[in-house]
Amino acid sequence: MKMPPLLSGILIKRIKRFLAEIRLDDGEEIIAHCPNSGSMLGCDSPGSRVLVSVSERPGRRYRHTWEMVRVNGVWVGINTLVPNRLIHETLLQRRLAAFSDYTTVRREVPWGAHSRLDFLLSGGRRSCYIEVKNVTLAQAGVAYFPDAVTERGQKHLRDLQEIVRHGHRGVILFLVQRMDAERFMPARFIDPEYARLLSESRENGVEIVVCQALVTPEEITVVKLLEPTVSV
DNA sequence: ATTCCGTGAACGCTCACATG
DNA sequence: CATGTGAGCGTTCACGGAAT
Repeated sequence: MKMPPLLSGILIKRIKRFLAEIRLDDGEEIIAHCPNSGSMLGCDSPGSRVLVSVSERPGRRYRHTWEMVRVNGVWVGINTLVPNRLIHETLLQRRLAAFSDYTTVRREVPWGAHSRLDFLLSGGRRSCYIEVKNVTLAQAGVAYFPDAVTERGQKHLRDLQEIVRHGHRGVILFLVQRMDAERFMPARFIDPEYARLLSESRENGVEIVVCQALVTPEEITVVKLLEPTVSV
């Protein structure tokens, strides 16, 4: 996935959930939209080098969007809209072997009365529902999800188990937007219930796929799969 | 049949306020 | 005083109805 030209700056402070104060390299201080609703644990330290994109869309309150942060010698993609776009692109390119025999990809597909999953693949042997999660947290070579207790994420795992019970494929796909990790685990120290649900889900047939993306100022690309460690 | 536009849901944290 | 509930934060995207 190609990135638009990005501006470099230093993070002054994440002001609140959707906003960050940044000093661009030309000295201008801006407020940028922060397209990440998570806690961004380890990715929002004041003083970090960051990259922002610039939007010309009329009516937009803040022109700049925070896209990446430099952490531990690598770029980390923090825009939570990226995983959906990137995985969509990767699915269409048939670059993920587990999903290469489907003919149709639909996005934002309703499930039940109150849920929506990111992708539904059809045209293969079994319909396949995929829920994508963005992973920005990593410590000592291990990527972790979630970075905050997530009620909604827990619901998605229950939905996926139900989907499998109905005879479909149910997939939770974690996109790790940083290259300084070799493994993936649920963040039991943050959300033990999520960790429990993830291993229960796998026992009940939900597939866990972990993609790792090379994040550079020019592009974000899925480069490999990581082996998840789900059990205790 | 196609494009345009308004509406609403989603994201998850934080803070104000209400309830016990 | 402790705990719980709800609104609000900015943007994108899908959707449905209206206009072309």
